[in-house]
Amino acid sequence: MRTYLHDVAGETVTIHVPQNADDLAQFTQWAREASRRGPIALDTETSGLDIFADHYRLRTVQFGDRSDAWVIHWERGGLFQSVARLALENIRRFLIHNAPFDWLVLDRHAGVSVESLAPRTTDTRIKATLLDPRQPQEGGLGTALKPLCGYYVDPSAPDTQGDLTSVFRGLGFTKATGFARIDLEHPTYNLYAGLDVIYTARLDPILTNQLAHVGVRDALAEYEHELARICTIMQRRGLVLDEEFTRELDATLAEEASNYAEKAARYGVESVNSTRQIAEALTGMGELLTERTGAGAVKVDKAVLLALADRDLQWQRLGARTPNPLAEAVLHAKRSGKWRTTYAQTFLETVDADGRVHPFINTLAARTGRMSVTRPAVQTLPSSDQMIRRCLLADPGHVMVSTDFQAVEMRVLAALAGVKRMIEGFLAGEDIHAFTARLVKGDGATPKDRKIFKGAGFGKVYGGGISTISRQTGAPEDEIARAVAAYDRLYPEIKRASSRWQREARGSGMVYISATGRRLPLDRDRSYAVVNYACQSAARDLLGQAMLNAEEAGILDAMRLPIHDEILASVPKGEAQEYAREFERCMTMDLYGVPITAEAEIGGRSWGSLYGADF
DNA sequence: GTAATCACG
DNA sequence: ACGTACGTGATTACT
Repeated sequence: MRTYLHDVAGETVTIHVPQNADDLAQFTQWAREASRRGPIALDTETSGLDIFADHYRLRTVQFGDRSDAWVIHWERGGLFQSVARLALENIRRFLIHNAPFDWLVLDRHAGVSVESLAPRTTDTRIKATLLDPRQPQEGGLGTALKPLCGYYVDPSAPDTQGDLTSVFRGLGFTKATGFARIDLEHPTYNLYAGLDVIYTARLDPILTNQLAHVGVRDALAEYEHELARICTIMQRRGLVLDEEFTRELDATLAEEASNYAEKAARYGVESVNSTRQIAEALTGMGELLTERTGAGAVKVDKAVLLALADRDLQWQRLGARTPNPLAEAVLHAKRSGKWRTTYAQTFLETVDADGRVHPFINTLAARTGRMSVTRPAVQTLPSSDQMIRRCLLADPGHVMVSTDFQAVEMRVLAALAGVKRMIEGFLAGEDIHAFTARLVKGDGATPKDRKIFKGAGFGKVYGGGISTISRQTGAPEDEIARAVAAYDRLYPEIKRASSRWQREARGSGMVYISATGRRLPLDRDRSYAVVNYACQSAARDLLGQAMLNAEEAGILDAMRLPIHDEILASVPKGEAQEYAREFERCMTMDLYGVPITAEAEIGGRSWGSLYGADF
């Protein structure tokens, strides 16, 4: 047995690294007794983050409590694996920091399923996020193990990830290659692998006390654990990639980007992504660039370039001026380049041997609790054109079904703020923006009026001002000003709720408590954002509830992605109607007397089929 | 590492 | 006192 001693919060802890059968027998004995005393912290070290890649390796599995850690070298095979697997199967409760990652690793590489592990897991990252969801950039601690332990467990806790990166460099590895190549017996590697479970074991009871202290209900944490499990199962399934189509698209976009970059080069722009070069060249052509960025640089974003190219925000010809050929070339080159590198190439880089991509779903990403999806970021694929979504397919014999909540944030606003006339509109089954336009303008209200009041409504939810709403909608400021004034007269409860929520937050450490008991810290200088936080957060929890409903209804296997107000699913072609109705049922609910409704759309084999012509 | 930009709800 | 568009992820240029 190799052992390492370390000081954690003034106490000496021991990291055990079994080397032979006797050592492993000691581990089994310890695990049996420790599991009787309480939960066991669990972690893994692997070759990297690409769990679904061919060459991926599980290297060690670590178990620990507050004073002892055991680093089991899974990679050595044989008895090491059988002993670790036995522990994974028999330990009653686990503590894991960021459990979805380890669940997937152990599911795929240790033969212990997500379904078996998840019900026995407490995720300390979920608890920490419920305590304070802010990321470090927003003034929070963040939810990485290191800063949490530095704050709650031991101020002298080492930066195990960061220090390991230095070790990797010293050995001639990079951060990316080090985890795969470092010697399994390296002392620092084993010490830190062990320390992480000891810190997790010590962090959990502290977080539990803190959550109880600020009054977060256990039920909220349990709900988040269920969602984490469901989303991990979705990630394990992944989506089929049309590899042939994607490769062709990659080539087409590459050629398009290169052609337009060549055109831009004729005007002296060497790199179409350099705003400085573009601004200089355009100025040299006699264009007047008046807009500035926050930091004071000349602004040459898409909106500026579209105007110079005589196009509206949908790229339609305006006929207002002679199109500037450089602006035109840069717009096209940048779009092709971005769509290629951010989407097509990431699909090809992340696809597994079975032709599927497995995007990471972070169930608690935003301050409001909203989920995010990364690698690839499939929540943000272009929707103006179907070509990128066309790369992703339903399973063989399946079609895509997308079910959306209808105007969910407006319904949530009506429910939470008790907006009387808005609730009447929803109860009457009205399109809320057309309803508002009619209340103000009478039966003669036009689709253009609807658009104006839709803008005013979003302005209310987001906290926007007249000039911003005007810019976003393209409508003149005086018209927007009148619409916003009418909005306030019609729905006075919104302003009152905003003031009330801001006052309540000021009285409790600048934290607004959401409808589901979520703690949402407000920034002192923009407390108006509370209206958005309240709506966005409650809408997220309605989607979460819909996902739990879907599992209950037996259609978890069909779910593929959560997209804020939408559930994307792959369903057997012959039963698409039945599945569509079932998803609508799962997403239909009542929020304080306001109906929350959903509408399913049945597509073809590709996701792109829901965005234009059918495939 | 920061700023700018652009993709989504 | 007044008014403020909200929330993400990813890439590229540049210091």
